[in-house]
Parts: sequence; structure tokens; C-alpha cells
Amino acid sequence: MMKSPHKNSCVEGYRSTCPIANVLDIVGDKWTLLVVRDLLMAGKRRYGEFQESPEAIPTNILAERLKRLEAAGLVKKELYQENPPRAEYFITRKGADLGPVLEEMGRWGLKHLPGTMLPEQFIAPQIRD
Amino acid sequence: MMKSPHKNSCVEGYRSTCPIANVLDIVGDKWTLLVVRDLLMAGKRRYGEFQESPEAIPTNILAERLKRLEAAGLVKKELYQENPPRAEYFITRKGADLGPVLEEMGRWGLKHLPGTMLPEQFIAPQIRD
DNA sequence: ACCGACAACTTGCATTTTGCAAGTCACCTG
DNA sequence: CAGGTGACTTGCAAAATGCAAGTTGTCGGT
Repeated sequence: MMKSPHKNSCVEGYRSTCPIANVLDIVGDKWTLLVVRDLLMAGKRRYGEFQESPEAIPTNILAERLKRLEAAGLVKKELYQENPPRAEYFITRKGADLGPVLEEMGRWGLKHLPGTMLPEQFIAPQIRD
Repeated sequence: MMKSPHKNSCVEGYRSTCPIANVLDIVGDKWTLLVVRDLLMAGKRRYGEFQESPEAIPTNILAERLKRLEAAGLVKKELYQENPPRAEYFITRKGADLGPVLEEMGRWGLKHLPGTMLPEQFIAPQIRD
């Protein structure tokens, strides 16, 4: 039997050995990095705070992305109250390491997308592992 | 009539004034940045070359992404033969400016996704505007 | 004690995007 | 002139997205 024409002897669950391709499997969509941005650059922690961002993420997508980010180890969920369950979300060190990616995206947007702007103040995140 | 709760007096077609959000509207999916990677770091130019990458992009997605990248001004399509029509794709200066974003993604992946690796040799792109 | 509001989600469903397979079209090669 | 090749296009099923509405327990006021 003929093998596929692509040399794909890579780690289980990886599309290839390329780090960029595999990063995109985690954050490669229109919403995930906006949640990371809010955690990392705006100091947001609560579900309701993420919803207040001007891009108006749909609530079901937000819930799903928080779960995926937690599963990927970029976010830590902590209950601060049992009943009713109320949680706060913190970025991990692994998630915080995406900072430079966001910074470069911001730089590109500012240069090439007229009318875009960054806030004058960033709010430092609490990192929890 | 009540306005939306989000202060969205931003440029036509923008989700918000945030550069990151608007960059994600251009490259925020699993495939687009892989095409940019191939153009920018692997020196690829032809349709068939993009298909040979180990991630095996579906052919219809490749065609659609090349069109969108051209429409967004990140890629320039040039026919090198009329009949049958044969084209080469070049990255523009605007597209090449995404280099740092890819570099930071690569750095993150190498650090946090064990088993990933970058090629030892990059092939410099031809930039055309 | 009851009413409404609230925070943090969940569910249902229509629309859109993705993924896979197959088809096309005009050459080129033996 | 039969088969192969490069660069796509088309069709369709499956998955992701977007929107609206519903749920659950609690708190603040009257």
C-alpha cells in the first residue's frame, strides 16, 4: 500500500512537526486570542468581563474557548464560591508566553490597518499555574 | 432606540478598534498563516508547492485563501504564462511584515510543544508590491 | 415572603466554514 | 494519441460559528 506523499512522522495529534502549524491548532481562530488578550493585557478574570469587550464574543463560543484554553493549559479556572458556582480565570505562564505573539500582531495591525489603536494603559495579569 | 452596550464607533468593516481583533479577521484561522509561512520562510511560489507542505492543505481551501490574501493585499498573483493560465504568488511588503508574528509563534511552539522543530534552512522570499 | 435582577452558563437551531473526493481543462511527454 | 501533470473548480457531508432564548441559585429591595 502506498503511503501519503507527506513525511508525517510527527508527535501524536500534531499536524506536522512545524511549531507554527501546531500553535494554530490551539489558537488558530477568530476568538481564542481575543480571550488571551483580555486575560493578558486587560487584566480580565470573570466571564462577564470577557463578554463586555467591544468585539462581543457570543456566549457559547466564550464558554467553549475557556474550556479549550484550560484543557490546553493556557488558562487556570478557580472557583471563588461554591454555590452558585462562580469562577475566575487566570492565565498560566504558558499562556502568558503568548504575549510576544499578541504584541507583534498589534504592531502589524497598527501599521497596516488604519484607525486601529491600542489602549494607553495595560493592566498586568495575575499568572497562576 | 437603545444602542448596543459596546462602544463600537470604529472603521467600517472592523469588529472593534483593536488591531489584534482586526488582524485576526484576516489571518485568524488554521490555514492562512501556513500559506504565509510557506511564502515567507520557505520561498514557495506555486500552487503545487503549497500543497506539498506536510500539513496537506485541502485544495479548495488553498485556492480560497490565496484569493483572500490577494484581496487583503498580502499576496500578489502574477501570471507567468497565458495558456493554460499559470501563476506564481509573491508575498508583498505588507505580508512580509507578518514575519515577526510567525517568528514569535514559532518560538512559543518550540518552547511549549515538545517534538516540534523549525527547518535548519529558511529560503528568503521575493517581495513584490 | 415575594419580585425582579444578575452572573455564569447551557441549549437549540440556522448559517457559514471546513474537509474530502472527484471533475475539468489545456497542455506536455512518450 | 494515450496517459500524465499543474492549477484549479465543484459537490456535498460534517463541523464550527452566530444568534436568541432558557436555566440555576442568590441577592437586594419592599
